[in-house]
Amino acid sequence: MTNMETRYDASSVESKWYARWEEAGLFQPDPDPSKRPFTITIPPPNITGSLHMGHALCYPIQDLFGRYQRMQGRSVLILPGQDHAGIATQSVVEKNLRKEGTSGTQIGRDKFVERVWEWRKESGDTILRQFRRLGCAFDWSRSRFTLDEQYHDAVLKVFVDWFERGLIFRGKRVVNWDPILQTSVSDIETERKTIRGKLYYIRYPFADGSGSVTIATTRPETMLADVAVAVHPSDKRYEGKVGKTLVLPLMNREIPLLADQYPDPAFGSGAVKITPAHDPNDYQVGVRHGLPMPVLLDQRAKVTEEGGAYAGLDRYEARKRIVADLEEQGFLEKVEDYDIPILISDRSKEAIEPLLSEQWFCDQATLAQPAIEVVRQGKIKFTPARYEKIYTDWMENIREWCISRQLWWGHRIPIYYTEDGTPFAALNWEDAQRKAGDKRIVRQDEDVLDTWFSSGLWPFATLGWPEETDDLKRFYPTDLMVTDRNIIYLWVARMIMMGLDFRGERPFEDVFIYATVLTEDGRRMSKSLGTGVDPMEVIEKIGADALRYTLLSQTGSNQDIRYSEKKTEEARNFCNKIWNATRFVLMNVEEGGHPDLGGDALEDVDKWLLSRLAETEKTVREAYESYDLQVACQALYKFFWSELCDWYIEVAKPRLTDPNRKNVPQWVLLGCLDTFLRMLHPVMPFLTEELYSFLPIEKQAPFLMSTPWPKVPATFHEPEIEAKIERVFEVTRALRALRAELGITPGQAMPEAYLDGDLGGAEWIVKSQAWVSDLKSGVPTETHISSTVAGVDLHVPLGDIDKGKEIERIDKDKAKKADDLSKLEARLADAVFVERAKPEVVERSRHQAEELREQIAKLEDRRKLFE
RNA sequence: GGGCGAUUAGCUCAGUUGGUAGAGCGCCUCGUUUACACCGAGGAUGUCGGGGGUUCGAGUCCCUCAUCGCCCACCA
Repeated sequence: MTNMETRYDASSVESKWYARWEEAGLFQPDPDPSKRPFTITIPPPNITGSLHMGHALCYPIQDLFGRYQRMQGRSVLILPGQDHAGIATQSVVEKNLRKEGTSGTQIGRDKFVERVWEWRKESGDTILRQFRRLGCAFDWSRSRFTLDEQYHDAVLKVFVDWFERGLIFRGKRVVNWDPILQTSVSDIETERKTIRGKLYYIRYPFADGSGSVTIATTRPETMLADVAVAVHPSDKRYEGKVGKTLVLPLMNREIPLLADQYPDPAFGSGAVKITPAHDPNDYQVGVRHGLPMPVLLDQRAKVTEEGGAYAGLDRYEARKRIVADLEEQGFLEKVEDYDIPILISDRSKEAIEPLLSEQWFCDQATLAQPAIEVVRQGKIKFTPARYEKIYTDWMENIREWCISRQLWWGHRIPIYYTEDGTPFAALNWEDAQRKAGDKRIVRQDEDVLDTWFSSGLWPFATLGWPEETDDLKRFYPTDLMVTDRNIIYLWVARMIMMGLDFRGERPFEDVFIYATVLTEDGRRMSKSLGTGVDPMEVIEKIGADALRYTLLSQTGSNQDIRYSEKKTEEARNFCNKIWNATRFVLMNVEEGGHPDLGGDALEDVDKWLLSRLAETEKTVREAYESYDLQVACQALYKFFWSELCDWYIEVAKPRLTDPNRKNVPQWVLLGCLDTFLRMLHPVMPFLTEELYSFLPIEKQAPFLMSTPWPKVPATFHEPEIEAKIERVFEVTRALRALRAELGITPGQAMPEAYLDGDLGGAEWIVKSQAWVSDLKSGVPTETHISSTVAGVDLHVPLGDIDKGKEIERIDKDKAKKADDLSKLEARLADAVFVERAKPEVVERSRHQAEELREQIAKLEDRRKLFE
């Protein structure tokens, strides 16, 4: 295998393995019934385009856990799929149609839906291809789409069931209306923003001519639909005036001045205009007082007939005209600058128009109770744990969920109406007719369901529900849900409520919330801002493994991670290092040979590496189990680069050329490499699989992917030997430093050096690693420079040396040590410390102080040599 | 207005149960002894955001302030 390139070329390696794994059927769960299943249903990506950097983190995380659990002997199912994403998809297709000079309304509902299905085909394929590039071992044979026929059955069943239990009902409410997409959206699909605006003070005169009341509003245009003015009953300013009639300016309509708890006397004039159809608070006032509720704005936020002379104008245009007219007619008292809080629709980024309309709602309060309990009892655990509180806080204050959307793309609401408008929820028209009895069903509701209504069924609808399939029995409840914090309410909460309600069991055991991927300077990655980085381009450059490592190695409990090209280079370098170290090992093992330990004994340095391997395995395994990928990656990196490459391989080199000594290091290297590749496999599936296939080891499995997690014998753990070898390395480093000081270049051997102390027979390591031709013991008689480390003195006889510089070095060293010593002595002199600190801490401090005193004394002696 | 998170070396971040601060990158000096220059050896760099408290001892626990970020919230 010595014909390996000196550089790792990810693209040639990565392209071949995915297909091989798939052909070998490794993406399907092991049918062996004795194997405990491990299930993830992936968050189905929207079919709106291609994957972004967040996806390049989210899905590899799931792939990682799947690969890890497979190695742990579980029967792993990672079920992929896609979400029809009602609003998002419909707006993308709308946009495409507009480019063609047509629109949804022009081509009609059926044609439009046909177009969306076409779009789904191409966009869906793109995403599936990208998952493969990322190395995700998902079971494509079980892939689901939220509009599949069977999935639709699940949606119908849930809807009808909830309707009949009274959990779904129709209601007239002021909802968040998106005037661009022309549909209602739920509260959590909006975001709050403050914009610079104006506060208008308008005078409403009394009908009897006895003065006026001034109201303040940020939305003067809605006054056209005012039905009252309200003041707080305790407000002295309006004592005796409540109940009188006002004349609405511009409209010359008479409206009452009434008292209600809602107005805050401290704000403005204390009087509030009431527009029930366009403000949730005003609506409540309207209900309390039985007021009429004229709708002033239509679905595109244009003024309706209710607006009289202003009918047909856009809401902002109407505002301008009305303000001008009010001013002209003397009703406008003043205008102030004001920061207005407004709602923005997540999808269209347009200002939401609160609009009174009839919608379908779901009462989540009763469903929420068991969903709160299951988390409180720890049956569903959030990682990081703080999200549990975020979840329960929201659940405890849960509100009605508006589930109807005025769209065409989605699950059409299975409500059928009779001639007199009575609604029946049914699986289909016939079923509805049966339920309606004598009355004739004449139409189905035009609206579709909120996308999250169907997404909420994901963990069990994907497994075949409502049929009691084998998959459902075997794989539900699932084990892990990996998602980002933005959809805890939208999605995670719904899955828990729906899973509990329809399956009587939690949908998953663990929820892992991963970090948001930001740009290098901490900004949100966004296509429209041009700050996004395309993961596929990064893969082209450095490979999927390196991209995975870049993101996964930053995944711990942190909320945000910053993506930067620098970090991808680090990951790429790591891949290259692994490639080359493996190449080195293979060059040192005979072709086709399986190194056999025979009767050869391990040196301490061999035991040291095996002990480090044991420690690393434990760390990595525990980190994978606790979702701390940062720790796992760090441990793998450190073991491989610092310990295996920087030390062990270098130390092993002389033995590898010695036919009588090479067996041991060969055996150790191959064994460690095998174990290391397995541990790293969940992070870097391609590179590890490729290198594993080169290893000349016995009983080699056809795929690394299907090998078990490595068992490192407990006897490998040898702390004393670790300490001993690390001391040897420390001495080596000190001698190298002396080399550098003497100006001996790394390419030259150091002629001689003295080591005064005991390294337990490991002196040969110092000799070879500091490259000393002659390493003697004891102290030289001629002038020398020295260094004390780890209880050992090192001396190097001098050639020519700058004495002043050496004195300087000694003084600097001494000053540092004296400083440390004085701190320690101060502490030890403190009776309270000696009395109260733990005995081992006191003992250690004494020991350290003693060592420092010795070292300082030695430095003083050495200084004399140069005076 | 409430809640959460962050603030540690020039940059990006680690720091387990409190015991005198670490990594990678970058920087400086050397450099090819069996892999790797996407490399190796050596080196420099920190009043751990400010202030107070608990403690023999605080980056680590408590209080407070500041800055940044995120989430939640019906003030016209």
